Amino acid sequence: MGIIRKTPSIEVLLTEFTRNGTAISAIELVKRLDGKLNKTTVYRVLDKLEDDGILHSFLDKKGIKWYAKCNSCTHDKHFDSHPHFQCLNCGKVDCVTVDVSIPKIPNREIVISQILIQGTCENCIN
Amino acid sequence: MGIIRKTPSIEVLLTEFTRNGTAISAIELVKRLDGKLNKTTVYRVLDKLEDDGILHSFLDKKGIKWYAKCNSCTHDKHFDSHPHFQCLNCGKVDCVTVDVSIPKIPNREIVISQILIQGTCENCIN
DNA sequence: AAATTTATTGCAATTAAGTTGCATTAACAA
DNA sequence: TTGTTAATGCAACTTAATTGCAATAAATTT
Ligand SMILES: [Mn+2]
Ligand SMILES: [Mn+2]
Ligand SMILES: [Zn+2]
Ligand SMILES: [Zn+2]
Repeated sequence: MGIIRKTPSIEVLLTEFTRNGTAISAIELVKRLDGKLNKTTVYRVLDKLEDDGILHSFLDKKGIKWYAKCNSCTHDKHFDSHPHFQCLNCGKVDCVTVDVSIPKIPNREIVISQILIQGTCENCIN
Repeated sequence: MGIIRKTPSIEVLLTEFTRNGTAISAIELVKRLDGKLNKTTVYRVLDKLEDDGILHSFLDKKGIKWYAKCNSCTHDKHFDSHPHFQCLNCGKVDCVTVDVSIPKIPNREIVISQILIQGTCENCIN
């Protein structure tokens, strides 16, 4: 079940994502909004925004949950299946638009695949 | 630091991996060896076996840690970078030998990439 | 505008995978 | 056989995330 009522919490969280385009981890948002929004609220609103196709989520190498804006998803058509890039130096994570083709595997039906690329980001490369 | 002394714990854990070729999650091993090996021991031995290039690890979609036998890794040359396939029906996870090429990303240096493919496995496809 | 409904929130407690500290045990070299 | 210290078991801890529940507040109805 997604969002039904427009509340300040939703506004506050969405603002964080429009500020800049990079992904933000759930814990980071909890810290960043401490005193403003309760931890539970943060997790619950993020979950609903994902349900509605406004955000998409993924786990980084440590199993930490990250969220980022969807491009053109809806509740029915939730299709943000692209790689994510995490900088090993500064920790920044963002969505990558490159297309990675997963070859067919014999006797297996592929439904979805997630790709986490790690390396040095554009700010840390020099 | 890897394994220094040959102990029954190491033997017991390695046996689980030689039984069949699929990956096994750490929690599954803790459960499976309950009463035989302590939880902490399981985690610690797995960690050491990975250090030595005997096992490699990765996280599934829920952030759960899985381990599988390495093919030809050593302590120095630890290079098991291949996709993993998790069945959405039965939960089984195994290593996949297909080669997925990650295209270069502008201004970013790729160090490593991990690919988790999800779908229906060869046992569950019918 | 007031009353009603119920989605949303905050708070405290809980869960669960994984880790740490420390005393005890045992591999193995001397 | 003895001494060194790696490995183990146990309890306590850590931490991201979840749950139950009472209080609050959107939004719909009267
Ligand atoms: Mn993304
Ligand atoms: Mn593997
Ligand atoms: Zn960076
Ligand atoms: Zn299966």
